[in-house]
Parts: sequence; structure tokens; C-alpha cells
Amino acid sequence: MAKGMASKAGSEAIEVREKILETACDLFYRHGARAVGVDLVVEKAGVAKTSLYRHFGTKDELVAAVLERQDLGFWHDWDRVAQAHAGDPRGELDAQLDWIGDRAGQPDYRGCPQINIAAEFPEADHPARKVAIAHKRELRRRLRLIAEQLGAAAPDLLAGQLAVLINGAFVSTQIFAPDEASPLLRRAAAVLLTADASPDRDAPGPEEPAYSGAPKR
Amino acid sequence: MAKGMASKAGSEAIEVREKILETACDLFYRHGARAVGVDLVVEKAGVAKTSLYRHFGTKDELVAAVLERQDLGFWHDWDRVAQAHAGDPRGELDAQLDWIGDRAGQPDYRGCPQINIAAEFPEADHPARKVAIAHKRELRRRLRLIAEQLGAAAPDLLAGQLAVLINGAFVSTQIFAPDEASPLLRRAAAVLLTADASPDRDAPGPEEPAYSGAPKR
DNA sequence: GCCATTCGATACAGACCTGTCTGTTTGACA
DNA sequence: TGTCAAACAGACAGGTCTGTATCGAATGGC
Repeated sequence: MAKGMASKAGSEAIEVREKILETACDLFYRHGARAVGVDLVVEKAGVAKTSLYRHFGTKDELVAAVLERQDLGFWHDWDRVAQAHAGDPRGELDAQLDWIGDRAGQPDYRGCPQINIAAEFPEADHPARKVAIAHKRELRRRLRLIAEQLGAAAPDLLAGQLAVLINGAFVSTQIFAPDEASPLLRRAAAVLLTADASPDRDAPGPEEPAYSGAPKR
Repeated sequence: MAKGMASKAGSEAIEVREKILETACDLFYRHGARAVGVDLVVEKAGVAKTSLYRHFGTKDELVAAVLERQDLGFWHDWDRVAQAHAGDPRGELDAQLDWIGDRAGQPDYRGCPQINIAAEFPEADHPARKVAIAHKRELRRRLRLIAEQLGAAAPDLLAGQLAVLINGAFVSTQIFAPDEASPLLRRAAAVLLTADASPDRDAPGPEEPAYSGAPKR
């Protein structure tokens, strides 16, 4: 009609695909993937439904592609921070926790997309759920790398604790004050790090020493 | 037809309601609330659709009622543990983390129902989402009570950290080994507690001392 | 300058979903 | 024994969803 278009058989093909992905990312995140129909996606994206199904096959695959896109975006931000703190693993970890906490504190934040979509599709073999699980494994893997660079005594345990902390921040944000997540994350991580450095004091297995604070009564 | 029934206008009314709730709890948790239609609920529950709508009004209200039921069940288990450790806040906290971690490690565990349903219904005024948020606030409130009984230096901060930890364990279970969650929870909590007891060392605000572990290179 | 491919637009099929309505049965209670 | 509230069974309305089919238009490669 009255649209400015670039090309058809060549570059616009990926432009249309990108437009669909971008629109679906936004709609699925704000309202949930199951609550948003493909008709709404194509309408908001300004494309034809045939284009959506040519590029993605099924809606389930579209959901998976959305998660893959968000996965890429997340690690892109992560890598930028990592490069800015090359050779300084402690500084990098703090910086990673900072932007993660800041993002989770944004007013339009509705939780981690990977976690949300995984909650919407409990079937173990759903393509989107596979992406989400791979994403969380990658998070733990990267945290373990940082822990190893730090010379942690128990890098795998430390990475697991940090992963739990980050995922917990993602879902706890809804009940926190806006700027509470970031400092809480940093502080808890710092505590876990110092504890790893002195395992004899803080992590002697299931039997911990009695709490050393002053009891109320 | 060939069903053994007790009474009608009196006690069966709540029996029918209870049967619907129980069935919906199971189906919603396993497959997601949006993926399960009311027809399936009434079929599996062996009741009439009219009964469902007489008791709950709308499906959204049924979802909220399911979450309220699970909320009650959760605090019921919590209270049992709390009573078993009356006057011993440290022992209670460990015990609470134990059963929570154990539950999250079960093979049929699919995450915290409150978190999952909240992810399925992002609208802020959805009745089920209100229940889920109230549940998470209650969790933090109870943790703060324990922290205060422990004589924590910063009970609110400590409770926030523990809440993040627990919520993180709920969602991280999918990528963990089955029996990893419980010890990880206990250990991380122990570390946070000892850190609270000596805030001068571990939590001096945004500026932490340099990591004291031996760097890799 | 022709042709294959992609695009938009739209109608359609078939299934499913929520919620309502009608009619019948059943058990408690006065 | 008669009344009434609740349950069952099932059809039904109206909407929505995914996915397919059809059509004309535009475009870049050859």
C-alpha cells in the first residue's frame, strides 16, 4: 500500500523474520506466550500470517526462536561486561550482578523470560523449554568459569550458589522495592565468596557451628 | 450412576468443591493452568460443569482458589516444622530449608506453583497473581521473624537474602542434580547467617574487601 | 524482459475454550 | 410425604486459536 520497502526476495526476507521475532518477544514477555495469539503477532508486526508460518513452521517454534533471541541478547550484554573486566574476575562478577540486579529492578521488569516461558510450557520436550534449560545451564557454566578464575576452593558449589541467587533475584523482584535487588545480590555474593575462601569456618558440611549472633532472649 | 455417595445438600457440597480443587491442583501444576480446560477438570474430578461454576464463578477464580489451597498447605507444613523447633530458631531455619530443598528435589517437582501461575498470568490485577504475591510476601515476613529471633544484626536484609535463596532454589532445581538443592540451600544459608553475625567483615556496604582467595595466575 | 520467490491480505477449516441453559435426579429436612 | 437445594448430564452459544489455502502484487536474479 503506502509502505517504504527495500527489497523482496533477498534482504527483506530476514527483515520480516526479524520484525516478527521482535514483536513476538515484546508481546510474549508482557502478556505471556500462551495468552498471545499469532493473529495478534502478525497484526502488531505488520506482516502476513503466511510469512510467520513460512519462517517458523509452528507457534511453538516461534516461542523457541524468541527465547533463543533473548538468550543471545543476554549473553551479548554479559560478554560486554566480561570484556570490560578482563583479568579481574572479582570485578567482573560484581559488574555482572550489578546490571542483572539493575535490570531486574526496572519498573517494566516481569521476570526472566526463560523462567516464565518454561513455566508456561511444562512438557519436557517442548522446543522452548529446551532453550530455557540450556540457557540456565550456560549461566551456571559461566559462573563456574568465574569461580575458577577466582581460585575458589569449591568452584562448582560456589557457581551453584550464585546461580540460585541470580535466579532467585529474577523471581523475587516482584515483592522487592525497586532498587533492593542489586545491592542485595552484591552483598550476598560477597558473603558467599569470602566463605568459599575460608571453608573451614563457614562450610564444614551439614553440621554447622551454632549461630554466633546474640539470641533475642 | 454407580457411585457411592454420602449426602447431598449438606456435606457433599464441600466434598464436591474439595474434589474439584484437588483435581485442578494436580492438573494445573502438571500441565499449566492455561493448558488445562475446565472440561478436563470436571471430567477428571467426576463432577458436573455446573458445580464448578457454582462454586468458583469463573476459571480465574478457580485458579486463585487452587493457589490459596496450595498456600495453606505450604504454611501447614511450615508450621509443623516451626512447632517442632520452638525456641530454637537456628534449628527451625535449617529444618525449613531441609524440607523445602527436599521437596524441590523430588523427581515430579515442577517448580513453585505460585511462581509458575504468576508467570502464566502477568496481569497485575489477576486474582491468582494477587495470591501468589501475598504468598511470597508472607515467606519473607516469616523469614524476618526467624531472623529477629536469631538476633540478627540486619534481620530484614537477611530475610531478603534467604527469600531470594529459596525462590532461586525453586526455579533452579530443573538444572540441578536431584539431591543438590537441599545441601546447597543449607550451606548458603549458614554462610549468610555467619556473615550477618560479623557484618564488619563481610558486609561493609557496596565496597567489599578484595577477594582473599588465591587467584589462578 | 521473464520467472521464481517472497510478500500482504483474507477467507477458511477444525478444534478448543469459557460460560450458560435446560432438564432430571437425589438426598436432607420439616 | 412434600419441598428445596444441590448435583449430574449434556447440549449449546459465541468466541478464539492454530494452521492452511488462495489470490494478486512486487521484486531481484538471470
